[in-house]
Amino acid sequence: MIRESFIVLPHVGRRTEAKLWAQGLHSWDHFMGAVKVKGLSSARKDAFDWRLQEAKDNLRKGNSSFFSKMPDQWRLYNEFKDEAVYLDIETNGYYSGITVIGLSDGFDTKTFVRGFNLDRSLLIKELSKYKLIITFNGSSFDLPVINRFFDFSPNVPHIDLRFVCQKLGFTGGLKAIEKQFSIKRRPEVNGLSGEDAVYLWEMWKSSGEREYLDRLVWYNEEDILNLKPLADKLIPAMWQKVRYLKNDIALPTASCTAKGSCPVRT
DNA sequence: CGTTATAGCTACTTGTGTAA
DNA sequence: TTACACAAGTAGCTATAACG
Repeated sequence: MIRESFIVLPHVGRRTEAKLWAQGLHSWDHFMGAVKVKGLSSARKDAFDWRLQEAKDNLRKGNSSFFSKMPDQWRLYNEFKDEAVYLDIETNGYYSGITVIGLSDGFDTKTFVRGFNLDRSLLIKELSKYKLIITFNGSSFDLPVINRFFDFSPNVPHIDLRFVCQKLGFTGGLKAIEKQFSIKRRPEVNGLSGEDAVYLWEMWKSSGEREYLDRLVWYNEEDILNLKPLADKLIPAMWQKVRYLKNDIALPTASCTAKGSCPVRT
């Protein structure tokens, strides 16, 4: 996917990229193998060749940071998904303070709780193990909040699934989108919202009853664990859309026909 | 409630190709 | 080499959505 993307080049957007594809230049190697490219001066072609070689080298070395400024970061998913971390935080109120940070590699979760192990250096150390960050609305919320309270902002690429969803026509927040994909939550936390997470923390602090904290951590875990199956569906669909102009996504049909409330296919 | 990406809009700027 | 027109990227605006 990334090796077929020309938006890594300066002054190349979706439109120019589509023109290159239409010329039969399907990948970086095709481009570099071409002697002359229609619409590009030879000076610019040389500069682009050089830049693509640089991108190839960084990819081979597994240096994801090289790509952290490029648009459409979701195109890095296939390349780095095995070294990706799913992240979600809970706070006291909007900007009052972080209570819980959950990290997941897609299988296991690591949870940081205020008063136990929520520590700047521990967090940085754990995050540094990964080459890609995946969130839902993390660019507007989770990452700025982490930066504000820990003065730390990761320099690896970040895929915000909120905007991938939006481009494919899925809106209404993570919980609503999970339903459209028939992704289930465990019963203990089903129906809970971010607002409830604030309440759970307050109850834990005032009562000291472990039950409240447990439910908060479970709620946080559901958020991060559900992001992976979502990403696995969304990213291939997104590639189909930009590369082949198809705008369709295979959704589970069982619950769809049963309820008669099929998700919107745009 | 604050923060931020995105879309849609309007200039402004940059790169290309043609022709003198 | 320079002048010009056209296409496309960039910057600057506003409005909207999603997070706990």
